[in-house]
Amino acid sequence: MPELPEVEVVRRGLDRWTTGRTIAAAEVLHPRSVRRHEAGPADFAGRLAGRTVLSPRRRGKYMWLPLRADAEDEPGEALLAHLGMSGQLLVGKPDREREKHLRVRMVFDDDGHDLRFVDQRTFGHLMVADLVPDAFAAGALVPEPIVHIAADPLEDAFDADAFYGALRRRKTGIKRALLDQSLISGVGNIYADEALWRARLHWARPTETMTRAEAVRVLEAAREVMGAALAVGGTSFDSLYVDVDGESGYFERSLEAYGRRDEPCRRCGTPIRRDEFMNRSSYSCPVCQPKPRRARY
DNA sequence: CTTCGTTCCTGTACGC
DNA sequence: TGCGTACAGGAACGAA
Repeated sequence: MPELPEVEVVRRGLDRWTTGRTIAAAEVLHPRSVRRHEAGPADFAGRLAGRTVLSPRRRGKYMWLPLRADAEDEPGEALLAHLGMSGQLLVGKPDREREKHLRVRMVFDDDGHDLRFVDQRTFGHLMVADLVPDAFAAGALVPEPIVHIAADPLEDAFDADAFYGALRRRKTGIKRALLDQSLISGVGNIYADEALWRARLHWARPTETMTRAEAVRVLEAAREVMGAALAVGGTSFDSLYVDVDGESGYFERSLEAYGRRDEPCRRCGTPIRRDEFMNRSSYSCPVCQPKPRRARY
């Protein structure tokens, strides 16, 4: 499942393969993949044809390819992408076989490698969006549909004090807060569990009573674990998350909590527990991460 | 306003 | 072998 490190791996791959190239045509094979492009698939394709893509940007789990403006005074646009659960952006020879779940295909005017959006579960999406001023980084631009997405902890624009203040005002549990992309972006179920294990915090720890030291601990843990994952190409549980050339990442072997039900905690040996949480799974160590007396879900 | 449950989707694993 | 069911879960949306 692509979270911040996996999306960053893909962003870097795109930077290498598509930056500066001009899209000749885009073909939408499944309308659901462009459902957030409200003007429809034909408009989506029309807005991309003839446009040159610039160096890709990322915030949290979203990435976007700015499109070179036709004229100086035109509002900027970008091709915005979210991989959802199973989305892949793949680069390869245009004449290779079509993937079973190929949803959108873009070819370039140099007849070189094409760009394909492949997505089994169709939770991901692509759209062309206007760029607007960023609420977090002065002078920067972000696609309008993601102005509500907070800076991620690997950005300079991330404000740890503001994050701590928001935690204290919230009446919820720390994991729910970590997964709330309007508070901190880029963290999904896997890295939330890993960060909480490293910070020795239970997922239901109420945020309104958290100390600054605890907040700093979980933030540092999130940065460390996502940085380490990025360094080895991300986490690939199955073939659903891959780089732009189809390669898997190697971080799965380094996971300490996620997916390790009944396996010994690598700090204390206690079997890792699995709890139901938000209709999904939460993994933690019963000893290192004791459940708080007043838990919040 | 905040908080939280529901919903979308398809392939895999597993019990009977 | 085949069928039904649980599970994987990001984030928009709507209800309370």
